[in-house]
Amino acid sequence: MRETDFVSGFAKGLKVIEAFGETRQRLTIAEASKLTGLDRATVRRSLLTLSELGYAVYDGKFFTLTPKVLRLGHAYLAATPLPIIIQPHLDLLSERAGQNASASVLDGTEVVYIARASQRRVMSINLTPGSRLPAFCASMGRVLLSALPESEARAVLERTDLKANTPNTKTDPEELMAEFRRVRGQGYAVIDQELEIGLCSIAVPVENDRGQTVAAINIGAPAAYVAAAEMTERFLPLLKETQKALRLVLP
Amino acid sequence: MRETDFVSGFAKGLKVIEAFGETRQRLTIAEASKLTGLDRATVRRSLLTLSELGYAVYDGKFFTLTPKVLRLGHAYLAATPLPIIIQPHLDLLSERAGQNASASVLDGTEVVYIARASQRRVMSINLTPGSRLPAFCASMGRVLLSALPESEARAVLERTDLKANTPNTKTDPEELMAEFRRVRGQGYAVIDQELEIGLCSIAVPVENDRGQTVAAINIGAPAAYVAAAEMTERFLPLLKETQKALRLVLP
DNA sequence: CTCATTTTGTGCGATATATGAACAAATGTC
DNA sequence: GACATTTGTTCATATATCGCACAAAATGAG
Repeated sequence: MRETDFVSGFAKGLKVIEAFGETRQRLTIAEASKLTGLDRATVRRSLLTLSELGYAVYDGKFFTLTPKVLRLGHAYLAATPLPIIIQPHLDLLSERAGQNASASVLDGTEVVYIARASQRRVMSINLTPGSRLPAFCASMGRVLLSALPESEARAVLERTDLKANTPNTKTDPEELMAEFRRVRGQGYAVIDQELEIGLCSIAVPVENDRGQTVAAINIGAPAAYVAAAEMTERFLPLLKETQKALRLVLP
Repeated sequence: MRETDFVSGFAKGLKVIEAFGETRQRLTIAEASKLTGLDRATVRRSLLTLSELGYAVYDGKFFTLTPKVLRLGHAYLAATPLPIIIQPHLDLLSERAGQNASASVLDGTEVVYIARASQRRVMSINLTPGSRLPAFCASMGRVLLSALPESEARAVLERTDLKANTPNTKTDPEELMAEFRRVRGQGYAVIDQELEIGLCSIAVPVENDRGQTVAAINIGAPAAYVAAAEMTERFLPLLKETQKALRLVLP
């Protein structure tokens, strides 16, 4: 791509929008400038543009994003059939399991939730479409990484900050690679409180009719309610059934 | 605002992102150009910028958004405490009602879903955070419009395309204004298949401790399962309870 | 209240972008 | 397979943006 095929004003504006997610809902020009590393004058123009378009409001001191920015993310959810096709299956799965069910795809080193059906409140984590978790220690992340060629999975791990969220978190790259091979072989991944103490989950890949993994679905349950060892017998059949139904309807 | 305080390259890029939501997941440069009304060369530069930043991928023919664009919408969801505070209450409400519960805010003439808890699949509508419905014929929309000064509510109606979704849809502005007054008086809104045949819903405002309406929550149920007349006695107490709990925790 | 510090707003030259036409490549039609 | 159409890309140049430096305003400490 040539230098002149890049619209830096657009790129800078997107960076400004993302600056809001990292901290508070209200940002001053100077704060946004610090967060993005962009010049104050540039940030100011971007924020005024957002206000002019209705994506933000300005009270003379603070800028605040409006719900209109959801249109941007929703452009993906609405344009991609995946979340829309998966949602009803997820609702049914969640109802039958009596636990929360979610679907996600891989974006770099993270899993991104694209749909969720809730039965009971999750632990401390609040997950909505668009939420992100590190892939290496999430059940759906394990499944999605297992679907990659080994070299790519290893490359993702190398780019990941492998910090332990709980004493259970596996952080050794070789141990994780071995885990990916096991997951690939058995067709599912179980996480026993590696992300958060008290939370277990089990995930399977969602494949299209050509056998390509396009997403992952999971069921999460409190460890106090379902021990990790029971996850497989209680939920794997339900997950497999959903997986099978999806294989027939996905393009 | 001065002319030079507007970054048109940024505004055009945002328009390009939104073009995806309206149609398909894959757009060619020419298609995006038609949808946005922007010059092909300009659209191409925006799309190449998106690809360079990882918000889109280009296969030489089609551009496709990646899950990374969810970060943009998520900047709002993550930065705004509202969805995060409401979600657990919604989960509980949905579980106790045995029906779907949702929360939304007003954006112009539309309600935007900011959270949802599902128990059973909805009718034909698939709603996720970021989904939009016309405010005038949705229960949460009625509640949110009722909270506005009459002149503003009327102004919104004037800007709205008041088309009937079903034979039940109220489309007369005066009838709607009268309905808003009734809703304001009784503190809740009931919709009987005005949005979709077979779907009833009831909504109440979510107020902060200063009495300002900051969102609305609702319960939707199939008309075959719960007649409109029963909605109030079955679900209003649960909604009121959630409303009361939220009033204490909202800033 | 005053001074120091921080934050916001503005003018300007250097630099980057948008535009529309022209061309090349691909696609569709008969 | 030849023609007509659509699409993608490039280019020159008029125009708009960027980031700096400075001015103005707000904030805060003493």
